[in-house]
Amino acid sequence: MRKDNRLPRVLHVLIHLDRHDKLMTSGKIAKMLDTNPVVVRRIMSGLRNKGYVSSSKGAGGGWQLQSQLNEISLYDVHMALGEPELLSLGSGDNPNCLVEQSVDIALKTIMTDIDIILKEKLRNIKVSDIASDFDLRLEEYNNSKPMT
Amino acid sequence: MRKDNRLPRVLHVLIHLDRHDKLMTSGKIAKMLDTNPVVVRRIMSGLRNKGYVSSSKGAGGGWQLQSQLNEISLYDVHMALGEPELLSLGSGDNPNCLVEQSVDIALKTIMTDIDIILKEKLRNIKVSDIASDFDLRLEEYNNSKPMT
DNA sequence: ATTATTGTAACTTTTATTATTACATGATAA
DNA sequence: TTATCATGTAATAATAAAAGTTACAATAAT
Repeated sequence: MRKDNRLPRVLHVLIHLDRHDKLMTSGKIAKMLDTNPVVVRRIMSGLRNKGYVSSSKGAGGGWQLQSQLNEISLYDVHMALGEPELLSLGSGDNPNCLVEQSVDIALKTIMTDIDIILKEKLRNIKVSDIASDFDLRLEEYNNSKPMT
Repeated sequence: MRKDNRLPRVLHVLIHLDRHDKLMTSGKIAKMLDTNPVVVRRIMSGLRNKGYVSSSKGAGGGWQLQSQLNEISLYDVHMALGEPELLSLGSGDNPNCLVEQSVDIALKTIMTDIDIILKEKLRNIKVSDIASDFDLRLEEYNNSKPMT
């Protein structure tokens, strides 16, 4: 199945808006993500609706953070993206046959459990956690290239 | 994303072969699954390679079980299908930027954990468990339609 | 006014699954 | 042995969701 890349992309943007350019146009973000400005507006619109970011039109406009990164969990971002389905295991949905019913219930039970665990994990990670990890990496990177 | 329905379909077939028709042609299975005989052969071929079922050509041919359902876990079936990806959350895979690295690692860690838990769950369910659940449902169904 | 920028609709491309068509191969039976 | 039934498989089309593109309206700054 085709993988959904909206979550990683949006996280990238949020951290970038916090650590680097406080205001970025869709075009600039698009170049960073190697995509199209319209795609950027599309995936960012859900975050704007939730108030995590704002966008302004006209010259000098663009995207800005409106929340602290430690106030936004990966679950929040996931929900802002419209809660896209992250599991690609289907279950028949064909209640004709009793065999199918048993199969579907078994698989749906697994999938529901997994979905709960996944969302728990997403809730337990704040965007700021990832940003802190980035800070560490940046420090390591700078140490590996000493100026002397 | 489009969901993968091979696992539920194959489970349906295995239980049907055990509880009902010991030998079924691809055509008959296709009607049961509301699909095409070629699709049936395709999704069943992995199970044949693992020895869980056999297929025979010619008149009177078709598919037959070669294992006990309690010897086959959902994980076994999943592997026989070629271990299709059940998670549709991507992670950038673009190691250019340090921000991206942190995002990717965070998401990949989650996905790896989830994948392990999912496979554990699949391993803990035998096809016979689902067949037993079917037996219960069948009994309930029969009780709900008394003959008197 | 002109230019920069977002908002959005419409359309195309991509990618994985599923479905279909066509035909070769093998097995049974008349 | 020939007709028929069934699988095996390659090639191709349909489908669905995400991603990409184009076009243009709306709005804000200079």
